[in-house]
Amino acid sequence: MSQHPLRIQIEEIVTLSDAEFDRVLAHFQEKTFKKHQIVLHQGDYASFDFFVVKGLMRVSRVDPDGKEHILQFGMENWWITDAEAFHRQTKSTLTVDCLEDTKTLSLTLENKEKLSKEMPKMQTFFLKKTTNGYIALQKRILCFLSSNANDRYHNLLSLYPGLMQRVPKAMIASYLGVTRETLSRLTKVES
Amino acid sequence: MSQHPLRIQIEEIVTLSDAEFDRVLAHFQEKTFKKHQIVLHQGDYASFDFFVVKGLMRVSRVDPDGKEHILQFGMENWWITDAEAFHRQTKSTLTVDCLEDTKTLSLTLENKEKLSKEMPKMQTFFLKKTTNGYIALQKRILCFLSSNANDRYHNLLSLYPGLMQRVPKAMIASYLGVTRETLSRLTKVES
DNA sequence: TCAAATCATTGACAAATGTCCTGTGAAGGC
DNA sequence: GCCTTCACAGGACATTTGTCAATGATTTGA
Repeated sequence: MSQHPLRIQIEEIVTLSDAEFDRVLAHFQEKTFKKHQIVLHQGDYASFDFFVVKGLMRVSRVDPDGKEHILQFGMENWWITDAEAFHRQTKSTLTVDCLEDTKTLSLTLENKEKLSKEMPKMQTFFLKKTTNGYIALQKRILCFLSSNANDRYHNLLSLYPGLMQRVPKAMIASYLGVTRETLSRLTKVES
Repeated sequence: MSQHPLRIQIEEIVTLSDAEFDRVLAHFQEKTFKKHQIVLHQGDYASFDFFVVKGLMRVSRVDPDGKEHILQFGMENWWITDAEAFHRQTKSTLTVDCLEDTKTLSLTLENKEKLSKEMPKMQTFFLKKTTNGYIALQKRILCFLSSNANDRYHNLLSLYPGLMQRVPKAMIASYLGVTRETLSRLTKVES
């Protein structure tokens, strides 16, 4: 009997009874999106934090020169949104869209805070997840500080081996902060 | 009548009675350090998260080539530690040291969790602070993705105007991920 | 006070990366 | 099935950044 992926993730941090998990789940809305569908437009309010049940999303920004920068990918069991716009209820400076058909559980800020308040366990869960996210971002920054593009690429490879099969190399390059030409040269030298 | 800086910071997020704040404060230890003193050595366990009352600290790593990379500065009212080592109770991969004589309030992980558990307000505070930190790191990453060294420098200038007067330019360069020579050339073109 | 260490700047050159371009398959829409 | 787009590799050249070395100014400490 397989458990719900969200429950599995929560129970890595705190334990829940069946009734408690049902109560948690009631705060989410299921939303599905098509490949290429834009889920959050730059300039709109970020109404939801998305837990990816199935599929692949990304958060990106196009700068004034028209260049696209990918801040984050979100595969199964990842949380994804414009964190600033969501938590501060301001207009988004980022775009969230789908690289594959995607099924999500969506949480409003209101429901997140309600959950946190009514179930301290859930606040503990959110705190732990956010702390882990913070640590991951620190590592990515250290990678920018101390590694060249080649090392960053191999670091990404080992961190998310499945990603390469699911997204074009140009997007990997964008995530790494280099042009696709540069990435192409790096992967060439390998052989 | 001036309030305690920690209380001011907490009360930006949740309100506390005098008794509650006293109870919070009892979980901290006051620690002072001399300029150049190393507070956390690479390889040691990160016993504390430091709230900087007065002074200036930094978190850095020296890579295998001997190059030093600065992950974070910590001025007054900042929290600073090796987040991963602290929260996972593992050996630190980073160094924390003081750029000035520094007075801190130090919190162990045990006390942090105790506070979070016994005072839900404090967990709310920690969650909000961590979320804000997460957002700040995302912005720094976007800066690496979309800005050249010059723009990153000016972004840092506007973000922390006081920092330039307190730390040598070589450290600013290290924080920005460029060599001091490069930074020197960038600031030269200004005039 | 003087010597040593630190800090910033600059030049010459090398290496890494960006930009612009072409060509070639493969994948997707009608 | 055909046509358009997309994905990727690669070349030629420009720009940015790193590396190494030298210099002078400032600060630090005995």
